[in-house]
Amino acid sequence: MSPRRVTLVDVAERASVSVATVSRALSGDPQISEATQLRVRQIADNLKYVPNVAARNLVLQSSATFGLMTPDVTDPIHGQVVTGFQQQAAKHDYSVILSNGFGDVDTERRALREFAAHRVAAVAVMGSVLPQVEVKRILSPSPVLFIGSEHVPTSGDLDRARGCLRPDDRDGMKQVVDHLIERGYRSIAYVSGSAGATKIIRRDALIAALAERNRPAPVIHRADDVDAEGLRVVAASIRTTRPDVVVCYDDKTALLLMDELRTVGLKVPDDVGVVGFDDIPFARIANPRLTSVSQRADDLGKTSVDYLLSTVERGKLPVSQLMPVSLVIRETTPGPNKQAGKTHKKGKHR
Amino acid sequence: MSPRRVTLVDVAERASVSVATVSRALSGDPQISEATQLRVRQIADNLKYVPNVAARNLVLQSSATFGLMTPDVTDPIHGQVVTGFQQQAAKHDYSVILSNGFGDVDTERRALREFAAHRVAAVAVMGSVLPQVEVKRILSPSPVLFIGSEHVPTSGDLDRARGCLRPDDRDGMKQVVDHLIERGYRSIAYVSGSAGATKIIRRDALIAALAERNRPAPVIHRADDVDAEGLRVVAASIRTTRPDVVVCYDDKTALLLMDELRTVGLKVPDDVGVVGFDDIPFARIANPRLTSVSQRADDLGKTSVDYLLSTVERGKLPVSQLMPVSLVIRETTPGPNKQAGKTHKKGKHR
DNA sequence: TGGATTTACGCAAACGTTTGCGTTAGAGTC
DNA sequence: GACTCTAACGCAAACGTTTGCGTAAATCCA
Repeated sequence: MSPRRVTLVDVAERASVSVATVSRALSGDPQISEATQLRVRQIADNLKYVPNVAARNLVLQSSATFGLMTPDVTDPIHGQVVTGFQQQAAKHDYSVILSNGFGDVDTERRALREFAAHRVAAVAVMGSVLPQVEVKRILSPSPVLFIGSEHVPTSGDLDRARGCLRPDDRDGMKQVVDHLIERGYRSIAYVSGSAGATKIIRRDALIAALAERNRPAPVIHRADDVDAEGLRVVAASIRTTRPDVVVCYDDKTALLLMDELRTVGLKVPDDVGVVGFDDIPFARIANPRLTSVSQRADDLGKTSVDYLLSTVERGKLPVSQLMPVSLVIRETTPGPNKQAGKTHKKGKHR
Repeated sequence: MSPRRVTLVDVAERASVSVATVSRALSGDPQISEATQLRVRQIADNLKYVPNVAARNLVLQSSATFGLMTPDVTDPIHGQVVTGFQQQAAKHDYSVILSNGFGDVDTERRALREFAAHRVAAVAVMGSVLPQVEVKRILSPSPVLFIGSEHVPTSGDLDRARGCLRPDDRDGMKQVVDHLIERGYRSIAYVSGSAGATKIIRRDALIAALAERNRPAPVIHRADDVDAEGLRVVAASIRTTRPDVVVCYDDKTALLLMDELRTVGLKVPDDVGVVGFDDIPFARIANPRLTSVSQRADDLGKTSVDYLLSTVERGKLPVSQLMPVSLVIRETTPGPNKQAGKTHKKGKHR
């Protein structure tokens, strides 16, 4: 099956030079004459020579590869981060090896150990359920960057210092409450998601933002298992408590919730407003279109690579960074009690 | 920064044995006594030894790694495939290195070359815009599996033989037309997507299925740039031609189209029915919920690695395989002319 | 007890690169 | 023409594993 791969010595023989010369020629070393460089390149191309990264990494003691661990690429927001990450990495001739943690401790540990075995230059982890210290210990001495703010912080301000890149959730929530207040919403509910620390961070951000504006605290709904029963009971609960608007910890939750609200007979936005977080692609084509805070996830991925790059070069981690977010207002938050005169085709009773 | 990683010789010294013994002990070689195995493992753990895959791959001449190239993980359907692929690979202690092609020829070539450089055991590519022969040439002698049927076939029945795994689009379309006929739909339109060969395959499948039932051919709409203008003009065109139902080459297109139909004032499903393809997660929570043919994308990913596994073991590629699909009927295809008495709350005029 | 067999381990080669240093040949200087 | 200098290239070590083969000690059988 395999006719043996062609190596440097094959090229060397064919070109009647040493392997050292071939290696240097292919890497554009100026101490090799232009003429031989061209000739060697020619022959290498003809022979379809492909360098063996294993051998290279072995001698170089490093691997021009980044590790990226996400909870689940199926989630569009993670997919976007991955995409941005890969594109930027490729631009700098880095490979990326991707792993999903699935919110499972053992799976994550395995993934991280694999990164270590691959001697990756650096790794970015988002939404880990492992303590930061353990992640760092497994990966040591490779530098780690925590992105997306979903990691569980071991000490309060560890993420404040270095090695963290996350959207400015606090500012996002401020924009949300300002918008809601402006539109006249009063009673506000919050529904959190299943895994990660984001739900905590964003919940606290919402509470803080409301307090700052002297508004009452939101009613907190927990949906531990987002996909199945969780949101159904949340929807039922909302039908009885009837808040003006419910803000969700992310778009996926918001969309799922809207579906459940629909089945329990609640109309969005007439009966209750909804706001999401992340602005995934489907948010803008949902029906009604979902207002959400946009975090440019692909930018997050791209910036992560820049961060890692400067880390492996300079040797020390840059300070942590907050990514700007912006609220995009759509159809799910027109203001409360807009039953009358909204849609022309609809003749409402009461 | 780096205190030198611990290697086999470190463990060997500490345990007062040879590196060979350590290597064998860690791999559970029975020719090493139980006692030493335990002792070596202990010491390796204490020293936090992590094997260097580069060195291992170099001597083993292979890499317990699969390559997986997708057009874009942002697309949920691809994300699912990736997820299934990774899970199954991990189950067999294989790593996977992932690359996005983005429908760009050069990007794809780069990605494939990288796979070759990594000496991956095998690779699965989905939705490539490169001819199959070129893909195989770049990757040779590593075996290649084309999945998802989106590759451009160079000769008609190349994919019929070996190295191809795809959903049974033809059967899916049959189920679609049977369902549409049963529900009384008559005039049928088809809107194709932007890249890949799927749009062709599925379009032909639809035409064939209709012909088989002695129905007139569908009106074909092309939407070359799905995200932007394309679907807007398709929607406009649909408003004038007024087909009973429009089947889309995938869910993303369908959802996007529904949004555009909404902006041009067409009601789904009252004015026009819609059916999608792939059954992505958002299909079932769209408003109205989208009927679609489900292809168990995660299964596709899982089956792919089974396929690759048997390939690297047996040495020869198994025959191509068609994945079963099934139509899931939701709210977008209740049948034509159902304006009256559909939703209880809606008092329609006319 | 002598020889054969087994058990448990060590030696060293090999995998394909990269790179510091040594070497050769030609050009330049006086 | 002897010298230095530089340009262009080759030698060989090193990276960390795996594994075929060799070997010593222990065990076995008669």
